[in-house]
Amino acid sequence: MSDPSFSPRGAVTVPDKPALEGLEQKWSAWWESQSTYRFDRSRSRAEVYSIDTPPPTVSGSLHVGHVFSYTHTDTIARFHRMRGREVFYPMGWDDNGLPTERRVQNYYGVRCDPSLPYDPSFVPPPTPPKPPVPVSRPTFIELCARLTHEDEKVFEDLWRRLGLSVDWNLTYATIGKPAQKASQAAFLRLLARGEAYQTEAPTLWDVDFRTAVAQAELEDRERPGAYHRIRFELAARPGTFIEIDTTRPELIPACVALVAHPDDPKYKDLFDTEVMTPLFGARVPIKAHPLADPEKGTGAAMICTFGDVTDVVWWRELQLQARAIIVPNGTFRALAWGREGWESSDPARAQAAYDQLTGLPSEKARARIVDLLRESGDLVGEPRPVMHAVKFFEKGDRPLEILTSRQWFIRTMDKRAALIALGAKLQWHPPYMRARYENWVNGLNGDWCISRQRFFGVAFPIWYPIRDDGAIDYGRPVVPDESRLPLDPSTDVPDGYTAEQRGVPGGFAGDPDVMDTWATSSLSPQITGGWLDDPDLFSRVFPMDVRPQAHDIIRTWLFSTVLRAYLEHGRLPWANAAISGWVLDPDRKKMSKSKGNVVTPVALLDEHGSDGVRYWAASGRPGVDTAFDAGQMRVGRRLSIKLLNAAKFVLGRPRPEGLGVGATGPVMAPLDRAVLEQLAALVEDATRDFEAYDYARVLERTESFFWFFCDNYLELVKSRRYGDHGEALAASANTAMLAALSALLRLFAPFLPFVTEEVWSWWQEGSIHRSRWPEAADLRALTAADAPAIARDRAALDMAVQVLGEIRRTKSEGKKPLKTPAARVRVVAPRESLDRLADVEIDVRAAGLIGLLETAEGDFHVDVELGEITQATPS
RNA sequence: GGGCGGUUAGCUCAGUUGGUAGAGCACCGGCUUUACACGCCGGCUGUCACAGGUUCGAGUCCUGUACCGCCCACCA
Repeated sequence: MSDPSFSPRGAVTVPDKPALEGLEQKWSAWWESQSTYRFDRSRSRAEVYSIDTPPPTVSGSLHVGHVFSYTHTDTIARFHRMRGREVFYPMGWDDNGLPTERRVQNYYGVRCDPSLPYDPSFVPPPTPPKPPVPVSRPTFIELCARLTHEDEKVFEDLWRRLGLSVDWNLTYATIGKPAQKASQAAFLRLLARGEAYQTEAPTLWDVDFRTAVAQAELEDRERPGAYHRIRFELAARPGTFIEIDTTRPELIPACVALVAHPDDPKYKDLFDTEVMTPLFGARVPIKAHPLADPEKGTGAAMICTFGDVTDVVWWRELQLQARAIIVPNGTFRALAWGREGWESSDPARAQAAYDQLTGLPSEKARARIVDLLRESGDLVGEPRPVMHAVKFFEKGDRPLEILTSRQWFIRTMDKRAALIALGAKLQWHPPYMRARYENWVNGLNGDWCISRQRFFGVAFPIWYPIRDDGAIDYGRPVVPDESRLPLDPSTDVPDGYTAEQRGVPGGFAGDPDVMDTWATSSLSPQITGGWLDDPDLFSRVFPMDVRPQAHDIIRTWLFSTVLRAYLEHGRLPWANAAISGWVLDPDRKKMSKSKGNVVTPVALLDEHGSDGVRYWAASGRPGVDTAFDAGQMRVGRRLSIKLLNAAKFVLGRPRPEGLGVGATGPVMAPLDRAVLEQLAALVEDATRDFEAYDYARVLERTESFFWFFCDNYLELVKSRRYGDHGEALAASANTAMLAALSALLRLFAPFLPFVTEEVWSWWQEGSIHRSRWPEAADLRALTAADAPAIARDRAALDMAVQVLGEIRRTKSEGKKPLKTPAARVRVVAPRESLDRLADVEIDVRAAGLIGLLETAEGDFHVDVELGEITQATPS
C-alpha cells in the first residue's frame, strides 16, 4: 500500500465499550512521557514552524476566551506538525506590571513603600489586613513572584487539560530574567541609536496608580458631566465679558489662555488682548487656533494646563506658560498666589478661593468651585448636565489627568510610514484586520511613553550622576555594559562608582522607573527565540511564522511588536497574524467577570470534555466574535463518541472469521472508489484551508463528510464487508474503510486530539499527532481511477444514496422499523443513472433489504412496496 | 466624524469564481438496526435587512439606506 498508515500495526485492540472518560488524563500523561511535542532545535529554519505565543495575564481570571483563542492556535500548530514542520510552540506568562501589583496588594494586604529597607524574614499575614502593611520593594517583588508562580500553575494545568501541544520546556515569563535582559538590552541599543529619549512633558497620568500611561492604554467611558458657562472679564474693558463653556471649571486656576477659531467673527477683534480669570484675577491672552470649533459652546474655549489632550496641543503650539495645579495623586497642590509667577489682580482673593480647593481631588474641587463661581456671579446660568466620553486608563477607576513629568519615549511618529508598509506585507487572517492596525498607526499622536512609575516591572538599566549641588543630571545617563544585564539600578552600582556614592552629591542615582509591560511583551519573539543568548536558536525560529492574538490588542501588542522588530531587525517579526475574536455571551455582550456571566473553563471541560470544548472553540471562525454555546460543545462531544464507535466498527472483526481487518485488497467496488475520491477532495480542501489559517472550515467540512461516511457509506457496504458477496469485494470495502478511517482521524486530530489519539492507539503505533497529514494522492493511488471512472463512481454513489433515502423515507412514513424488508422497489430514472445504479446494485439491495428491484427509464422517482419478500429473489 | 465587520430557518451559523436556498441545535413523528439510544430514520421551518442597478439569471457583483457590533478620532 502506498499509504502505510492505514495498515494495522500488530494486534488491533478495540475496547468493548469505548468511552471518552479518562482519555484526557491518559493521553496528556503519555504525551508528556513521550515528549510528543518537544521542539527539535536541530532542524533548519525552513523546516521549523514557529509561533509567537501570547502570554496570558496570569493575574487575571481564567475564562472561556482563553480556551477559545488558544484552541485556534493549537489546531494550527498540530496541522503544521503533521505536515512535517518542527513546531516551535512555547508558552509564556504575562506576570509583569500593574495587574500583578494590584492582585498582590489585595491578596496579601500589602503596599509597596520603596523607602523601607528589605526585611528577609517578612511573612505576609494570614488574612489581608486593613490598612495594608507597608513592605519594601524587594519584599513586594518577592510576593509578586510567589503569587504569579501559583497562578502559572493553574494556567498550565488548564492548558494541559485542554490539550495544547506546547513544548513545556519552552516557557517564559515577561518578568523573567531573559525577558528583563532582552528588554534592557533593547532599550540600551535604542538609547545608543537615539531612538529612545527622555523628556519632561505633559503626560497621560493615572492618579490612582500614580503613573504615566501610554496612548495605547486609553479607553473612553461615558460619564455624566455638565457644561458650565463661565464669564471672563476683558482686561481692557471692565464690565465686558467673554463667555466659555467648560466641563472642568475647577481648572480655572490653571487657565493660561482662551482660544477661538481664527475666522470666528465674534472674537476676531479680541485676539491677543487679555481677559481676567474669574475668582483668581490672572491676566490671560485670547488666542486664535484652527482647532477651536466656532460651533461648539460659545465658540471660545478655556485652555488649562492640562484638562485634555487638546489643551496640550494648544499649549505647545501657542507657546503658552504652564500653571500646574494637580499633583501625582490627583489632588490640588498647595500654592501661594503672588509668588511662583502666579500673579493676580487681587492675590488675597485668589488665595482665599484657591485655599478652598487645596488638597481636593478634581471632582470635589469642581463642586466647590461651582459654589464660588455662583457666589461671585461668574457662573452664567446653571450647569447643564450631559453624558460625555472621558478618557480612562484601561485598568483605572478614575479619569486620567495630564501632568508634566519626566518620562522615557521610543520614537514612533517618524516610523509611521515604515510601519504601514510592514503592515501591508504581513499576512492577516482575516485580511480585514489590517485596517485596525493602519487606523491605529495613522491615528498616533505622539511617541510611545514606555516609563511607568511603578515597582514590579523591568527597570531602566541606567543611573544618573548627582551634581555637587545635589541635583540629578538627567542629561548624562550612566549606562552599563550589556554583559551586566539584567540589572536593577536601585541595588546595582554603575561601573566607576561605589555603593556609598548612591544618592549623595558627586555620586549617582538609579532611574526609579520601570518599563511599560508592552515594552517587554513587544519583544516576545526575541525573548522566546533566544535573541541575545542563543543566536543559533534565533536563526532557526526568527522571524516567526505566526503571531496569534485577539483583535483588541492589535493597537498594543501587535503594533508594538512590529515596531520593535523594525527598530531592532529592520523587518517584520512574523509572516502571519492570526487574529481571534472574543467570546460573547448569548446576549452578544463581551463575556466579562463584572457581568457575572463567566463560566469557569475547568467546569466546562469537566462537563463537555476537552475535545467537546475544543470543537466549539474551533468552530469559531478567525477574527469573528463568537457566542458562547454549550450546545456546540455537546455536539463536539457527540462527534467524539461517534468517532469511537465508527472506528470500533471499522476495526472490528466481521464474520465470517478470516475476513478480519487484515483482509485488505484492491479497491474494486464503485462505492469504495467513490468514497475514497470524495475523501481525497476533502483532504485537498482541508490542506488548502488550513494553510490559509481557516481551521473552522476544515472542521466543518471534515465533520460533514464524516457523518455522510457513517450514515450512508458504512450502511451501504456493511453487507458486502461482512463477506456476503465474496472475499474480494469484502476486502475492497475493508481497504476503503480503513484508509478512510485513517485519513479522517488525522483530519480530526488537530481538533479532537484526545479521542483521535485513543482510536489511533487501537491499531497504530506512535502518536497520531506525529503522524503524517493525509495526502490526496495516497487515497487516489488506492482507486487508480481515471476521470471518467471517477465521474461514474460518483454518480453511482449518488444513486445509491438517493434510492436508499427513498426506501428509508417510505419506512419512516409508514412508521415501520428500518429492518422491514422492501418487497419491491421500482426505480425510474434516465438510462445513464440506471446504469450507475447497476454498478452498486448489490450494496443498495443489501442496505435497503430489497426483494424485487425493477428499473425503467424516465424522470427520477422511486416506488417502494414494503413487506416480506414473497417471490424468489430475481437475479 | 472616519474606518471595519455583520444583517440568511425559532437559535447558532455555513453558503469558494453569479446558475432553483443549506447544516447543526431546537421542535414534531417514527424506529431496540448485530459500531453507536451519548444512537438511527424521517419531517417542519426562509420576501437571504431594505431600495435601486448590472445580468438571460443576484444571498453572491455595483450604488444607496437602515439597524447591530467593533476600532479610531472628537469630546470647550
